[in-house]
Amino acid sequence: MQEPSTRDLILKEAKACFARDGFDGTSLNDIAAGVGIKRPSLLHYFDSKADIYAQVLGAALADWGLRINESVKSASDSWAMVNSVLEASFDFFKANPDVVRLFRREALGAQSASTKAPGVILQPFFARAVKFLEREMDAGRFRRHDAENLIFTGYGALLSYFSDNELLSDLLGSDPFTEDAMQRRYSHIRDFFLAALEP
Amino acid sequence: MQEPSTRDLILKEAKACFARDGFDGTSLNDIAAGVGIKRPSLLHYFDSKADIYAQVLGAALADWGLRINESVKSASDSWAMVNSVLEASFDFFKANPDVVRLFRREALGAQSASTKAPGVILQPFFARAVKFLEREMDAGRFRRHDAENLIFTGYGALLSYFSDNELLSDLLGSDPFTEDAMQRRYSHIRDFFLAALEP
DNA sequence: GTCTATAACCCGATAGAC
DNA sequence: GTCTATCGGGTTATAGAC
Repeated sequence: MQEPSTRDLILKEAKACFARDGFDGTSLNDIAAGVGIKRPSLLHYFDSKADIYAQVLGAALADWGLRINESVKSASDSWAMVNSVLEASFDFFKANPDVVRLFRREALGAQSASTKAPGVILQPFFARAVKFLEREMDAGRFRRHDAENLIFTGYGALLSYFSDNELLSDLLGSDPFTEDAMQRRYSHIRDFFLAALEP
Repeated sequence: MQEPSTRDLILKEAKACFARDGFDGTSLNDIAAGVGIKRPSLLHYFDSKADIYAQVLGAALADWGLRINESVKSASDSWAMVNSVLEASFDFFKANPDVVRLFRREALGAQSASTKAPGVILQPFFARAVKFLEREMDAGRFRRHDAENLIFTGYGALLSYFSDNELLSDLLGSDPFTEDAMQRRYSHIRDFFLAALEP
């Protein structure tokens, strides 16, 4: 059992803070206090607050990309592909709700100015998904839809449940993050999209 | 033609700033500069920055609520109801993208601490929609779904297109806010949800 | 590697003149 | 109703001791 390095502890605490309070809402004091060190020590490991943020966001995007590439490789046919990517994404978001909130804050407006836009990093994944869907629709295996808009709809439906959980909690009057609620959510999304794709 | 009061000009500029930069990201200087007055003059009209924010958010929610109530009243049957509420929401979000971004920032985490949670205000609308859908499903006019999750999916699909427009722009390589792109988006959402509800 | 101390800055809010 | 001036507090970042 490796004990985590101070650098890793900083990144972990920073992810939680940025997700909860946003870039402007978290101070280096907050992160340092969470790790148990003093503020100047943070800047021994990183150049600036913006640097910490860039590392956190970059690692999160890379993690998601790895999972998706794995799930794509494991799919045996067209329907398994849709199932596999949906499930891999859902499971990743469920296990990393901080990443979802972090990402959506970024999508709402660049938090740290000098960060590469996530859209640029995700563009190859998007292009590949559009290509896949259009090929399957051309072959008649999936019902015809606007492929780009179909992905946007899936994007919004998947991420919003995890990012806006306080709002959903107030609407429901109960916790949307229980194992049971999660299971119902996933079943709904899977059934909804598979039904829409049936020819 | 009434010339707008300074108070209204402040609220208008504040809405744009809060939507673009978030609560923490906008300073009273930013708002004052946009209006063309000095910072202390803002606090002649409002008690505090948090007060300005609360007024902006409250007015935005009230505007949306009015539109929805109108569209509900105008619907003649079950299918017209779904169509009417979807279209009224889409048109409102299209005309007020600032409100969408403002709202989603709030959903991501309370921006100003002492603001009433939007979920509490929206809960009656949500409860009414759940009741309507379940009645229609029980009567066999709509296909059976988990009503709560169906609304969440619609919520995410509708709002994400407007709130995350920079991300979508990078993914598409083109502007998602052109009249043509908007028309395609609305058609997709309408067809997608109507198809899902067909018995 | 971690600390103390400090520099330089911007913020929200208040007091009081006009 | 709008202004100038100011207070008190928090921010990132740096310099340098240990």
